Amino acid sequence: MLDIQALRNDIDGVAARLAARGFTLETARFQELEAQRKVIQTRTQELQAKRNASAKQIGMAKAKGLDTTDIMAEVAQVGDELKQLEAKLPLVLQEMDAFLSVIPNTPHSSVPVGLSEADNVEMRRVGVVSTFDFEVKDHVSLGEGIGGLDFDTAIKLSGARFSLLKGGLARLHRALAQFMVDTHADQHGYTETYVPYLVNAASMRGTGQLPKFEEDLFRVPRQMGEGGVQNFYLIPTAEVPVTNMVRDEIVPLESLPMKFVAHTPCFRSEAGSAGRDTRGMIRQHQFDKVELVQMVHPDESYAALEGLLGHAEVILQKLNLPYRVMKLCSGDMGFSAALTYDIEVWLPAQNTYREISSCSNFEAFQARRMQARFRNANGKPELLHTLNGSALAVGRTLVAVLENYQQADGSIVIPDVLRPYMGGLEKLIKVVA
RNA sequence: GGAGAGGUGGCAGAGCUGGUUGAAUGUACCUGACUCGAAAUCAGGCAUACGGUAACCCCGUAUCGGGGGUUCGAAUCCCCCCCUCUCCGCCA
Repeated sequence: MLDIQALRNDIDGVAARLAARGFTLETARFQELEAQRKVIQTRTQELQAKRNASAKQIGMAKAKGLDTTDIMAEVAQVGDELKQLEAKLPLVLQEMDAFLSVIPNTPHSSVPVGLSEADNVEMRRVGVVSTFDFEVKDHVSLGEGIGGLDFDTAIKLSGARFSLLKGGLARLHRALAQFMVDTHADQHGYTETYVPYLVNAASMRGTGQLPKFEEDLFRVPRQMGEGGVQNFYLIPTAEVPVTNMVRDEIVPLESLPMKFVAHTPCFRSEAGSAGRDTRGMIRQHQFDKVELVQMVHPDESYAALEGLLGHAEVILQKLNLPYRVMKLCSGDMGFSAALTYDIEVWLPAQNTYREISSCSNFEAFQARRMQARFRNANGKPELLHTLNGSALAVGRTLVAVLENYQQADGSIVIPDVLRPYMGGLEKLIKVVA
């Protein structure tokens, strides 16, 4: 949610910044709504004030045993108009809210202007891309080759875009997640959290998934009393439950920065991506992710973003996986972000870099929706800045390990840092299950 | 799932036979006085959002779990929902 004050003060400036990301702000519509709102709201409050004053007078008069018919008659006149306005006001406010809640965040001034992925800017490449003296296989062949990856059964159980891991591969997947969480908790100062995987609509609204992106979510309706239905949503990322911990809170200044790490499954219906990445486990309805979330003082958020990005990079460095860091252009950023870095890992079989992490600063965009605040040095409530990043997507990291650590015989060498999590195992080879 | 109790300001806790109550009182916290300093004591302050405004002054509106209703007026009355606690049942 943008600051409505910014729209009132400089709507053309805001519109120009949004245009950079391909969003057309309907300025006339805003001004029309704002004009309506102002008339109705001020008049309503005026009448309410009048009514309240009269009611108070009636109260006092009755206490003294005086006659109140005159004042009662006076209030009756206010009644009709007020009733109409009180019915109309919430409708106008709702319209305004609906208008505001589908406007994306304005990009930070350093964000390169562009329309698509192609305009993203490469910041750096880290690690050495290995050369193989044999024909590389992709993760599907490798996984199926060692007998640990079973899409056929996953399809039987659930359908397309699910995967089933077994044996050493399942353990490697778990090892990756644990290694990531341990690293962030023990070395980067994040507090480990375990969070709900089903959240309510208010939480989804807080981080920006609702109302605009409902089709990307799995909704779980639950029958409540008297025919009412309460919707739960499966989290598309741990960002949702973790960030919403501070929804409707005013946290003390000393508690900043707040840093959390969570390992959760993520559920995405991938409604708009039919036909993309259909082979393998790159794009799934369910995948695990280790997520970093920070709530920080507004002055610190960009420094915090660099820090958070670095924490994600550490994982790739420790795994010795080659990657590059991309700064997303205005047209490729997510709805709520002001600035986003993607980390892309090298996948030999695709002969390209693929996204494995996305680290964003949302500034106050999410905090404003959530009313997530801290008490500043003057003792006044002020909106927090929120950030998050994947560190990393576990499934895609597994893919990267398989492909980058493959051997000529189809076996997979286990990265050094993961061996303690694998009972000391050094290599995954074919096992008859 | 059954039975009962309850949800009020940072916390505790009144009010709930409708009326000058955004809300007593206590406590925590902040400021000042006293003190060499502290404690104790005394005085004062201390919710949030939105609107009027550019404004952290000022004025107004809303908010006593959420929504709806009755009324000139609702924390207080009525209806629906949610949540918490206790006991029983069931259960990983």
